[in-house]
Amino acid sequence: MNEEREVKISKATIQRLPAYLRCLQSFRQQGIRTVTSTMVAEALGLNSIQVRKDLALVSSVSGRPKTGFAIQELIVDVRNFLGYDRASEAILVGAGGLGAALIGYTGFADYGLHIVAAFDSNPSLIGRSYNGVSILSVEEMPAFIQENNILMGIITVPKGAAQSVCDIMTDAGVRAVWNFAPVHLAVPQGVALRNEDMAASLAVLSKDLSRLTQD
Amino acid sequence: MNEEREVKISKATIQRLPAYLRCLQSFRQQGIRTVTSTMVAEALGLNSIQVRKDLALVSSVSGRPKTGFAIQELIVDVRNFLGYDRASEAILVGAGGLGAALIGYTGFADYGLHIVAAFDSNPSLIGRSYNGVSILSVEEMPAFIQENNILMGIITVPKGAAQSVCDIMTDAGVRAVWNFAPVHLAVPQGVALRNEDMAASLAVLSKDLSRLTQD
DNA sequence: TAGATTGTTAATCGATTAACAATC
DNA sequence: TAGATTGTTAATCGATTAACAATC
Repeated sequence: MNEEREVKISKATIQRLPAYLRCLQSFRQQGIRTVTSTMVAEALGLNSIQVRKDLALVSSVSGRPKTGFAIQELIVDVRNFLGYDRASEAILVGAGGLGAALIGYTGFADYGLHIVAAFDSNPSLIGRSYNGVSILSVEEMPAFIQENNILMGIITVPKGAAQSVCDIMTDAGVRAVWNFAPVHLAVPQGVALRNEDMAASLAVLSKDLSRLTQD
Repeated sequence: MNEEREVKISKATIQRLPAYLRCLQSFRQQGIRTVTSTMVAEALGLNSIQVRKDLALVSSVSGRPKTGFAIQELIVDVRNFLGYDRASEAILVGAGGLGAALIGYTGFADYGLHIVAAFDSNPSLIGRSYNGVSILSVEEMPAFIQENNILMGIITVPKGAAQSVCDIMTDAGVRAVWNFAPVHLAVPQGVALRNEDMAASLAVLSKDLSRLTQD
């Protein structure tokens, strides 16, 4: 158990937590009140010891031997750890296909992520709005970031433009960059970066597939 | 070096290869003819020993001490390893925002991935076509998979529908499922699965951000 | 030649899995 | 009580990093 202490929790564990949360919420919806590591592990196809250790890191109370965790309490703890109730504002740059899809995705609100504005350089997109999010000119981006204290930027521009958009963002004060363009971005020290590399995902899936079909 | 031998290459290495390839291609475009592990490592912010080991696994020839690898040859080897020149056909289910964006993304062709048909249950989408890919009724999906020997399915439906779509796909013969819906899917033995879990990515980025801003 | 880079073997690091006493 | 599950400590596993002789 932890008491708001920032014990170091591995990246691997952090990545699993959203899946645990979805699992817990689905159990709760089924009317289940109490949950064990084994139940979660089985639902997700994971090792139960791993789940047990992960949950111990984020739960505010010890699980009870034999019965496990009070599901509602655990949900609160995981959500709290992930910061889903502390809204964070992000901007998105590149309102093309993928950008528009992300703006339109209502699920981000569940994760405490609010896209408050989008930017594009295409005049025919500027002025439109998707899902209540208006598309502004990229030229307005630095001022917007500064005025609204935006800490996170989502990049969905073509690869050629990604690094320069990234530079402008981070210069203006963005401290976390979520990059969907297929390029490796360089960010200054002190800025968090996450590359959503579809090609990397696909490579792993393809290799798994060829192992399955060729052996 | 390897000679079409299926030495076991770790998932971690496979995931890095697409980034190496992009890097190599960018060097080549700059007119560079020969490349060392150090150059790639620096460009991508990785450890050079790691890059050296990774490249050794996929290169068909040994690198030459002092000069490194012939860039063109290495590109061919990496592409070959990743199967980018062996076209693989996939179908996509769920032609909403994200689905439409993926259909419209022309970059997949670079990775040897061709989305040959899309399916949806929404009558107002059926019959349309994006980017030359026509949207058919989900009911036609099993027959399409069987008739065209489709091995890969991309799921971009709302989470409630994902598992049933997945079941139908795999029953019809799909052997690799690329899931973008925010649910954990269960697939039969012998089917490869890759969950594109945006919440997991965001969780890691958010935690990195909060470490940066709160310490 | 001298020195940078290679492939490979060894050491380190971190994450996963196993073992086990405590407990509800 | 008996037995399943907990938290925690130890063992294993795999991936990353270091070390080094070979070589262009």
